[in-house]
Amino acid sequence: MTTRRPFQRVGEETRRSALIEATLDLIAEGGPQAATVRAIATRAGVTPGLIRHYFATKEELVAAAHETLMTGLTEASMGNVDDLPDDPLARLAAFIGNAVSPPVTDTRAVALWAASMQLVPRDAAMRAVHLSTYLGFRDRLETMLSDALRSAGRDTEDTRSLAIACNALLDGLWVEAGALPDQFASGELRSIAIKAFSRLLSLDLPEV
Amino acid sequence: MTTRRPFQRVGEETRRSALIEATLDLIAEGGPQAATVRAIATRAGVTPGLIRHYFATKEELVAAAHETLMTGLTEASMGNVDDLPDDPLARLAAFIGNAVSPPVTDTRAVALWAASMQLVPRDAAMRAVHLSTYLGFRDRLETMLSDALRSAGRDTEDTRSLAIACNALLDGLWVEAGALPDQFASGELRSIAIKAFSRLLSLDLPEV
DNA sequence: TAGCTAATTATACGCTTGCATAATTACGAA
DNA sequence: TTCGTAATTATGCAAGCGTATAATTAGCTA
Repeated sequence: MTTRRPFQRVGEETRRSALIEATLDLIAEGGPQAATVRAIATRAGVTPGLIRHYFATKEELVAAAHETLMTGLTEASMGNVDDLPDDPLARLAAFIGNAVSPPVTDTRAVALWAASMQLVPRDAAMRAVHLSTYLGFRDRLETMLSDALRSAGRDTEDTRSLAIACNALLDGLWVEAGALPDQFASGELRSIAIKAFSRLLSLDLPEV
Repeated sequence: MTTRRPFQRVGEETRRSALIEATLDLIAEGGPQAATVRAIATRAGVTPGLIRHYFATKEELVAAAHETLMTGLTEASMGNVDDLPDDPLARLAAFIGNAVSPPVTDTRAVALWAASMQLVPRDAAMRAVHLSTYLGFRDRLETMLSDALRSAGRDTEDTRSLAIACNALLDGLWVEAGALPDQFASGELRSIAIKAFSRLLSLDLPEV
C-alpha cells in the first residue's frame, strides 16, 4: 500500500492566484515552453490534475496570468497619482515617470510581456486580454492627456491620436529599459520621457 | 511493394531558403509552436528528415530564420530612402512611414521579435545581437534626425535623447500595428507617426 | 553506359505534452 | 460524531514532438 500525498484544502482564490503566480514565474524564467502543466503544478505545490479543476484549459490559465501581469503593471504606473494634488500636469508627469521607472520597468515583466506578445496574434483569448489591457492603459492615459490639455485651455486636440503616440512612446521606452537596463543612466529615461511628452503636447511638464 | 515518393535534387541554397521561408510562414500563421519539424518539411515540400541534413538542430533552423527576417526588416525600413532627393525632411518622413507600415509592420515580424526579446534578459548572445541591432537602428535614426535639424538651422539639440525617444515611439507603434492590426485604420499609424515626430522635433515633416 | 555519392525518403524510438477520468481525502455541515 | 461533497491526488492515454538511423534514388562523372 502506497501512501498518498497529503494535502490541504485552500480557498479557491488562493489556489487560482498561486497557479497564476507559478505560471508567471516559469514564463519569466524559461519562456512559454517552460510553463508546462506539470511544471506549473509543481511550482504551485499541487499536482497537475488540479489545474484542470480551476482552469478548463491551459490556454485559459495563461490568459489569466497575462491579465494579472498587465493589470498589475497599469496599477503600478498609476502609483500614487491619485493621492497627488489636483494638478493635471503634475499628475500626468508622475504617471509618465512611473511608467518608465522601476518597478514597472522590470526585466522580468518585460520578458513576460514579450512572451505574451508571441501568443497574441495566434490565440484569441490572449488577443482579447491584450486588447482590453492595452486599451485600459491607453484610455487612462488619454484621460490624463485631455485633462492636462484642457487645463492649458487647449481642448480641441485630437486626443485619440495623441494617446496612441504617447502610449507607443511609453511602451517603447519601457521595453528598452527592461531589455537593456545598463544602456541608460538612472533616471535618464524618466527625463527623456518627460521632455518628449512636453514637446509632443506643447506643454511644460514638471520634471519632478 | 510500395512506391517511394519521387523527388528532385535542388541546390543547397535553394533548399535552405525554402526551409527558412516555410518556417517564417508557419510562425506567421500559427505562432512559434506551429513551426514543427514536420509542418516545416511539408510546407517546404520535403520530408522531415531532410531538415536534419541541412540544419543540425531545429534551433539552428529557427535562428537562421530569425536572422533572415531581421535583416529583411532593416532593409524594408530603409526602403527607397536612398533613392530620394537629398531633402533631409522628406527622407526622415519616408523612413518613419516605412517603419510603421506594411511590410515592416508584419505579424510574423512582431511575433519573432517578441520571441527574441524574451530571450534577451537571460541569453548573453541574444542580448549582444539585440543591443547591436537596436543601436544600429537608433544610430541611423539619429543621423537622419540631426540632418533634418541641421537643415532647419537647429544643430544644438540633444540628439541622443531625441533619438531614444523617437526610436521608442517607432518601436511602440510598430509593435501595436503588428499585434492589433485591426485596431488602426490603414495609414492611420503613418499619419500619427509623422505628426508626432513633427511635434517632437518642432519640424514640419511632409505627410506624403 | 556504369557506378559513385550525396541528397532525399522512410521508419522508428523515446519523451513530453495536455487532458480525461477514477480513486481518495480533507473538512464543513448536520 | 457522522456523513456528504467538493477539493485534491493518482493514473493513464493518445497525440505530437525532435531526432537518430537505415534504405533508396537522382544525377553527376568518367
